[in-house]
Amino acid sequence: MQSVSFSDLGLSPELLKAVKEMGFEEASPIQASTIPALLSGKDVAGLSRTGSGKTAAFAIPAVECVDASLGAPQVLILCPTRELAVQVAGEVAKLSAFKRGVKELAIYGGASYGAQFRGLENGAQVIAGTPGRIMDHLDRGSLRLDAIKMVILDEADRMLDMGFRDDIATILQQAPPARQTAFFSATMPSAVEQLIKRYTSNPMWVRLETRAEAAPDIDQCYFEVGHGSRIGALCRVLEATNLRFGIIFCSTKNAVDGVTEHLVAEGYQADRLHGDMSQAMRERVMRRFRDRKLEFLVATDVAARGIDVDDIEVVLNYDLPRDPEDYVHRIGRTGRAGRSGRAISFATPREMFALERIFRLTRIKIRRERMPTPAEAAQKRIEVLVETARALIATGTVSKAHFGAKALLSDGTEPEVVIEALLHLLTHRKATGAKSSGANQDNDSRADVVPSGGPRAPKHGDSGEKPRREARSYRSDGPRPEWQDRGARPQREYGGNRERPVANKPAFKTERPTRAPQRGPR
DNA sequence: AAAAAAC
Repeated sequence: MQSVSFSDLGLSPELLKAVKEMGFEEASPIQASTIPALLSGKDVAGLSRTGSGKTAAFAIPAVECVDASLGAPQVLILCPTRELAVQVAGEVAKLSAFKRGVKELAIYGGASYGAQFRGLENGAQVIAGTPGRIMDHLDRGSLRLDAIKMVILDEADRMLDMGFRDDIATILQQAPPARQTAFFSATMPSAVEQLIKRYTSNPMWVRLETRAEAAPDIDQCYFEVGHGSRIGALCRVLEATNLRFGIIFCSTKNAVDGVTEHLVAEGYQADRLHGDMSQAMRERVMRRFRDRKLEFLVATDVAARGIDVDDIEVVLNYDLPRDPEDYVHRIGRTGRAGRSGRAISFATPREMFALERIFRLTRIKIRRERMPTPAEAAQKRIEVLVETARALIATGTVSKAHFGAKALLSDGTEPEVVIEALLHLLTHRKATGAKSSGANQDNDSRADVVPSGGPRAPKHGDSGEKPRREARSYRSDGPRPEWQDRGARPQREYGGNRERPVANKPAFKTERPTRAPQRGPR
């Protein structure tokens, strides 16, 4: 398809202005075909693997079709996760910035009813939400669908996976039959086809090439890891690659908690996202991630679909999803909007079958990479530090440290030795006594301390604590936290490199403290 | 198999 400008799509001046304001010039293929179809009143069935402008493809016609003089829900967008509903509502808000009187509202569980009641009473016309809470509002009578003109189901296959079939049916039955309906789905299992047959009439089919475009510009590789050495492998790769902004996917909530705590203890700005957290916390974390106050978001597959955060450098698969589709969704969080991205996976020998299935689905060879040795990782770290220091010097942002430099040099130590010592300190974060502060605290106060490159600032590193490194006691038989591979035994990691078993790292014990003799009264 | 989703 040749490039299509938004100005050729027949949009109103208000929408066109909003689109321009958002920085869009050319319509993506799915937008170029979906927008005119929806504007002309047709139903749409879209097969689209990942984001690639899909939200705008339905949100633009959604805003266009709203009668701003009528304060009743006119467009309903159903999403599989709460974060997605929030994100879609945000997109609608931007697109309707210049169309006066158009109000959007996100309706989803875990959030207070007050704002949702108010939004509905205020006459919001575009509703983005998750099925449960929408049903709830329908039951309460606070949401009525009789003025609905358009219903959009985003990630329809996922919604069926999650058992929303009956809810979808109930909701669609309450919307006027004359409405428009659009389905978007990453895959087209027969259940979704049935849904489309039943709830659309003569839809226009939009298919995005699933193979080639599955991963437009994502560099994909994997590391083979031994059972139980995932966390060590993850940390080493993070160290050796100088990645600054990414999502780390885990298949279980338990693993998400464990990985988050570990990374926080290592000094990373990391936080977690999964369904056992309060909705308020989920939203706070997402906001901090979007604002780049976090380096790494550790998440279950709740974040695998649709989440659109700008410029995510890397997606790390701490483990491989069992469903190869989920792999494609996960890595689709990076390399968005024409940018390049990276996907790094960790696979145990047992997971190689999953990798094979992913190969078959994507037809993309995922490169195998050798685990960097600790020495290589450390070397890389120093290189990054030196580069970062050069950048700091160039921008002249180091003045606050000046008195410290003077102090260190005042006793006549060679500058080189001083620098060496500082670099050593920085490459041994834990040596400065940084403690896990708990994965889930609100770390806003510290957020700006993170250097934009280089190592993480030790959290309590400036309080003159003495290095604790030598005092560490190593255990080889400690209990393994549940979030690591079950049944794993301490063993050499990474296919036989001579390295110390990661299981011996003391940080593991923060998960499940051993009952050591207590010092003093409790 | 796990995850997600109303109270």
